[in-house]
Amino acid sequence: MTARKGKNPSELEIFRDFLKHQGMRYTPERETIIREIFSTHEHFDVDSLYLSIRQKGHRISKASIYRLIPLLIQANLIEEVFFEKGQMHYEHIYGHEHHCHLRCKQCSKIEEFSDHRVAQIEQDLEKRFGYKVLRHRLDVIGLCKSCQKKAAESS
Amino acid sequence: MTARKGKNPSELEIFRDFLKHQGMRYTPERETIIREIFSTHEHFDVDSLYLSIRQKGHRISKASIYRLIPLLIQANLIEEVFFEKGQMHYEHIYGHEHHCHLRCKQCSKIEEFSDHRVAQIEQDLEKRFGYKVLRHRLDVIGLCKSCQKKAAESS
DNA sequence: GTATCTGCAAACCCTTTGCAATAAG
DNA sequence: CTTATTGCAAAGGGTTTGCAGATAC
Repeated sequence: MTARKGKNPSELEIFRDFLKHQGMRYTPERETIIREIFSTHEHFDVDSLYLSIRQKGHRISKASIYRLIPLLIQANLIEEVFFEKGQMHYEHIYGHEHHCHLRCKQCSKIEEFSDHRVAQIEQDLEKRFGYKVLRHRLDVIGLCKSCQKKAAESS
Repeated sequence: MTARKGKNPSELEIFRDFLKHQGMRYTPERETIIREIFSTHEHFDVDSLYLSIRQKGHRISKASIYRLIPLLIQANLIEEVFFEKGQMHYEHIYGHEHHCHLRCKQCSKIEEFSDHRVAQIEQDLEKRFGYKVLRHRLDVIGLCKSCQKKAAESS
C-alpha cells in the first residue's frame, strides 16, 4: 500500500481517520471489535467473531458488529470473501500479503501463489473499460496430485 | 425462446444421465427449469429465474428450483458466482464460453472479459504444483467510470 | 406398486431496523 | 448540548423443510 517513509499506520489509526472524515464517532465498542478482527490472520464470520469477543468478557451486541462491517469495508480494511452455510465470511485486506488460491476440487487442499501477469491483466482492464482497479480474486480449481491418482485407480 | 422439440440439448442429456446414476427422476419440472437456465447466457438468481419461468406460463414452485440447484452444481452444469443483496447468483459452466468478471464495487455493474494469460498461469500451476486444472474464477473489483466521477465530485 | 418429486406454507436463521437510553465530540 | 451509537427485540427476507398428494419408473 502507500508506505512512503517510516511505518504504516495501524488499522485503528486508519479507521479513526476514516470515521472523523465521515463525521462518525470512535467508540470503545468499535475499537474492541476491530482489535479482535485483526488479532488473527484468519477469515471470520459474524457469529464466531461475536463469540470470541464475548468469551473475552466484552459485552458487545451483534447489531454493533453488523453495523460496523460495512464501515470497515468502506474503509478498505476488510472484504467479503465467500458466502457459506448461510453466512458471509470476511477477511482483512489491510496489512497482509495478497495471494491467489489453487484449490483441489476433491479434497479442498489449498495452495497459495502470486503471479505478476494478473497485475498486467488489471492494467489492460483499466485501459479497456476505464475502471480504476482496486483488487482481484483469482481462484483456480483443479485436482491435486493424490486425488488424480485416486481417480485413476478407481476407474 | 421456444421449446426445441427435435433436438436434445446436451445439458439435458448430461443431467438425465446424472439423475439415473443417482437413482433420481427426470421430471417435466426439472426439464423446464434447466431449459430456462440454459436459454440465456446471463447469470441468474432464484427469484428472477422463478419469475421468467412463471411469465412463460409454467407453474413451477420456488421450492423445486431451490431443490434442483444443488443437483445442477453436483452435475457440474452450474456454479455459484457471487452473493449479492441477500441472494446467491449462479451461472452455467457447461456449454458456454468461459469469462472473467470485472465488477464495480460501488454500483455492482459487471463487465465480462477473457484473457489468454490466465490459461498460461494455469499451465504454469500444473507444472509447479502437479495439479490438473479444471477451471478458474477471476474477479476483478474496481470502480467504473461513472462511480469514479461521482466519488471525485463528492470529495 | 413404490419411492421420489411437487407445491404449499410454515419454519429457519442470518441480517437489518426501530426505539429509547447513552455517550462521543 | 447535539447527534451518532448502543443494546434489545422485533421485523425482514432468502432459503429450507415437513407434509400430503401426484407421478416417474
